[in-house]
Amino acid sequence: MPELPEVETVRTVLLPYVVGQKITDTTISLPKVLANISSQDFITKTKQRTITHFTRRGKFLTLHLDNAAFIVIHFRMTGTLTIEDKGTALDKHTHVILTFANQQQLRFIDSRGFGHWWYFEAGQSDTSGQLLLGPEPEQITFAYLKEKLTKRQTALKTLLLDQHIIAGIGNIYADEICFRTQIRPTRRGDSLSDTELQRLLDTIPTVIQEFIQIHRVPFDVYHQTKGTSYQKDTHRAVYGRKGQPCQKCGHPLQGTRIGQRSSVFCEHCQK
DNA sequence: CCCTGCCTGCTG
DNA sequence: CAGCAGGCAGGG
Repeated sequence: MPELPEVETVRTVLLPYVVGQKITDTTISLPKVLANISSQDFITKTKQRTITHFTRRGKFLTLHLDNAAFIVIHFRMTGTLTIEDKGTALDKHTHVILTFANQQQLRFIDSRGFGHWWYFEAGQSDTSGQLLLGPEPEQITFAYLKEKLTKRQTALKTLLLDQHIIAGIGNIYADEICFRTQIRPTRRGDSLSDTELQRLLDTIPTVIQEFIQIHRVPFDVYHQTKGTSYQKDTHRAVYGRKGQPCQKCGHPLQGTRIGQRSSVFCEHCQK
């Protein structure tokens, strides 16, 4: 569910409440969330550790601890993080709780339970998958896009969703990027012209940065909506607007499926 | 490459 | 009530 802009929102909003906090107690109520460690080991190893940094790579978040161990978090479809005072009612599907010395808690809530947490000791190799990610959207170059996209017969949308090519793009922003560049999401990578590649190069970081700004909210708004204020996003041009008029030409937006994912585009504007 | 499974909750 | 959901790993 959350893509790069939403994950970045979680990070920036919660950063001041997380960095510098010492973990005094850890609770795990859904052990399968922990991908590479038992609940008991995780509880033991996190106790008395202080969080020194909170970083993002693609859709992954990392809590860095003061002994150089680190915790990697991925939200998948429905995961989110909240900060709550200890003792306040738990939301349904609260699976992990880190209690801090200041009596606040970092809580992981995930209704579908697809999200994962990994724990790695200092120097241990990170097997979460984030080492295999492609560059962040703002790091891509024309040469890189040409190399990665134009050798492939696969649909552009599927390539945009491939985290090994570019990190952080999901189903919404893949559609938004295709609309903004006026390219059909079904177009094969090897059919893309240099002009279209240049449009993708310009548009991909722009769209991602735009939505990071759009989703940035004060802590109290984030808190009230459990970190899901972005769900009522009215700034999207195509995603979730099947059948509605295209903002450019008024033609009803077309819905289809590409690589098992729902997709929306304008058959008039996108070539 | 395509397909399934993982889950719960919301919408039509 | 079926169908679908913003993600990804694993298997064929």
